[in-house]
Amino acid sequence: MSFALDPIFKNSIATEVVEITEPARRRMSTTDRKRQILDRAIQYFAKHGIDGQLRNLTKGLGVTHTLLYHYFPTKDALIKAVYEDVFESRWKPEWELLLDDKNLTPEEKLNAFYIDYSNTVLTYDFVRILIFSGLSDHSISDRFFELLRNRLLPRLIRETRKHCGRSSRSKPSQRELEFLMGLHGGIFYIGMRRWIYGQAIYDSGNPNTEQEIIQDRISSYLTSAKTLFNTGKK
Amino acid sequence: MSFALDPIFKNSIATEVVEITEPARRRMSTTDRKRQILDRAIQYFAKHGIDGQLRNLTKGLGVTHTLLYHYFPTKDALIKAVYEDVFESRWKPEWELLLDDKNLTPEEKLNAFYIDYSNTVLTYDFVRILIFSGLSDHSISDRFFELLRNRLLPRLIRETRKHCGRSSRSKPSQRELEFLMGLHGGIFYIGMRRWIYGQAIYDSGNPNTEQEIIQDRISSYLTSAKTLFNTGKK
DNA sequence: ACCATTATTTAACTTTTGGTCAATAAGGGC
DNA sequence: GCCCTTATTGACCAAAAGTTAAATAATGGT
Repeated sequence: MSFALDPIFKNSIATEVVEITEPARRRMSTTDRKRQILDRAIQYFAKHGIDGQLRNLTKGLGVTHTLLYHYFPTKDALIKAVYEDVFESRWKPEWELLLDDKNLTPEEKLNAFYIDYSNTVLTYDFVRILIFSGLSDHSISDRFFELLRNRLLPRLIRETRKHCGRSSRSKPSQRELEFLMGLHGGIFYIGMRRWIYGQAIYDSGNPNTEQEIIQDRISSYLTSAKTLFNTGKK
Repeated sequence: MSFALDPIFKNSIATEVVEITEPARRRMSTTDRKRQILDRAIQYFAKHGIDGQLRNLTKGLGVTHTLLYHYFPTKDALIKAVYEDVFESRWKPEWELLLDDKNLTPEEKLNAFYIDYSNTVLTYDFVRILIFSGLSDHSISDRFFELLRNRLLPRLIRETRKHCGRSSRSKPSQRELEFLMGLHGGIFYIGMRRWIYGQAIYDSGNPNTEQEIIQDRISSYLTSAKTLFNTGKK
């Protein structure tokens, strides 16, 4: 009577020769499983958008979709958790410190910042989730832009002005901000091309090439800022 | 016995005091209705993404969702039609003529081109549908970038070189192309901010301001190209 | 004024999908 | 080695959403 199929055998029948190598790894610790699910969800939603189906999301995990509800009360809660996690994990407070560093020239700062920024932010997960969020409820994108607007842009403008030999007392003008956004958007567009449009740009992943590209643009930005914003003044 | 409710009255009951003013406008001509549905679908999918529901899409049309199937065999077919239409209607062959015009300076050409380009392409419908397409099947975005790559970029590089007093014989280098993409991406980013992230940038819709912004960037681009790509040569 | 055509609707079917719940069993503590 | 906790599953539900087919009724042509 004790002849019940053992779990592994049962599994291999149910899934029809798929993933035979899969170990019977049931009963993971709560925190581990939750983390695993969250990571998977980030990956999955980044690829398929938040309209992706839970059953498919868990399929790759070798777990039933109902297990999600043991860790997240609802799909929205899971999505929110994804947003939180992806958002939290990407914004680096060090960026502000870097831009405030007294020992670097404006150009050095901008170079260092944008290289690290692009390495951190211009990833598959982040770019796509940021845009999915923008397309739907703005929940992530709003928060990200708020940080950008309050923490980064003022510093970048300040450094730009410093490079031009101008004082930073006055409020940034629309024109200055927009000129900066030209640089910023151009850099973000690298991520768009790569992760949204699926274009293989230059030796994908060659950090040197990407670094040079960014440096070209920053150098151009700073030089032009001088002639654009110093005219007639000072 | 001939006491059946007339259509208008029946309708006003069914929809519960909603849209009472709606005329009984049944039986439109095939081409008109198809056009109307397509326009609506563009609007609707641009807003809600291609996962939007057909029942809601037709709601604004005062028509049952099943009517769609009289004009489009399946939802995918409708989406494909939307893609086609939005794509066809936006690409202007004149752009190539403009960039080939012998009577304009490179700077004049770039200015004129990017101003018209941004007015044509950086609209709610187009930007969002382009990105929805990019996020899913790439069907539009691939074709759009192909045109960009084959028709526009070579001309833009040629004009850039002309501005720098360089010959256009050699193939564009990666570095040149990427520098151009910085400009291009920065301009597309204007549309992203406006239609994806929902940011009100400057006096929204003030064409002068936007024109100035673009001109600043182009002027910067061209000037920097000189110093960036003429070094050591000539 | 009728009639044939066909645009449009109504009703229904099917599949998908988020969500529930009771049953099962893994694994740590004793 | 037993038991208790709880991670995990399987069966199921209900609503949503794509799709179909038959019925209805505008409209244009005669």
